[in-house]
Amino acid sequence: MSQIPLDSLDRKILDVLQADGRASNVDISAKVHLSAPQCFRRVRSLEDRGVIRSYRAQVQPESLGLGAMAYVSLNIDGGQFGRVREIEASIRDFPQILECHTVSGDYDYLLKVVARDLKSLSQFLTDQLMQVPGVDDVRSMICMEEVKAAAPLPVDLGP
Amino acid sequence: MSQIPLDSLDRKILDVLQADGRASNVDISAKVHLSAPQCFRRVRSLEDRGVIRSYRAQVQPESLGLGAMAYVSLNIDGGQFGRVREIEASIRDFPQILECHTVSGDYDYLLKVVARDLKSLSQFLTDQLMQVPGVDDVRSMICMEEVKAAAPLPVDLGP
DNA sequence: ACTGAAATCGCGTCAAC
DNA sequence: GTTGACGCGATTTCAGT
Repeated sequence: MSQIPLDSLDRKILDVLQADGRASNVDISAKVHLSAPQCFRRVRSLEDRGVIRSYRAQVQPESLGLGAMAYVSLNIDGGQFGRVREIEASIRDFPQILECHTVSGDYDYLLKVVARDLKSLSQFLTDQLMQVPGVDDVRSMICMEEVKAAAPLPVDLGP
Repeated sequence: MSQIPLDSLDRKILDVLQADGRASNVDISAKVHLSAPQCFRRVRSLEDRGVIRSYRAQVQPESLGLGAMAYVSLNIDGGQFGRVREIEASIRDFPQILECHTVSGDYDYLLKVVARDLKSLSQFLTDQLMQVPGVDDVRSMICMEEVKAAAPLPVDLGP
């Protein structure tokens, strides 16, 4: 985790690599107006410092037969707070659950879930997620239209 | 968009490229037990068919000074349904908004938002998002702990 | 026709200036 | 910080099945 703040060249590099994670080093160096070895050193430094966590192919869910997506909120049964870490481990183990955060507000957790279709989504929630001891009050918000999808992080949000 | 269903080799390739978007062709071919040209042809076909949407570097938000994240729900003011597409365009234009779906349930839209800190998140919601004509009932769920982060899509969820 | 082998060409990468 | 060199990998062509 870098304490070193990122300068504008680092940010440009991140911008390029968020737009195209397979951009070649010469591509990046051209776009940020840097020599190739310079650029290479910066990219590696960004990787080493953990600024770049990983590179990932973005796969279209439908092509994998994943036609349903939902945000699911859940609470922990008040009597089961001692089991919180176990519940979280269960959540991590379900491949259908893509993301999970604890959140402020009315719910304890918010999850992003995919499934083949609405039926199998419902089955997953009922037969698997709700069966985890301590899980309570499962509510789902089915995703209908994708208005904005997985935008890259803004590299220079004004102060 | 392919009607052609993906076979198990395609799925393995997607698995590898979701885990490492910069995996070299020879790496992939070794892992899926395919000759390099074969593997290459399949990867390109997956790209051409839109199965692989893009490649992306995953950047740690904190290193960009983005210390706050929230899921934000909002409704459209009943009198302003005619402006829905304009509102959606506004949503797409905010770089702080990373994702947006229309959802079933109590809310019309669910957004994923990042900001420098809680203060600037609150400012963004109040001074920008709530100012969009037609936007109503903005509620935020601040992300606290990240229990599971951006898992790759499961390539073979049982039927 | 489809697969794998070989050949080329460009890029990533390092070392020296 | 830049230039140059080396070696590997991506990509195409071709021959064999």
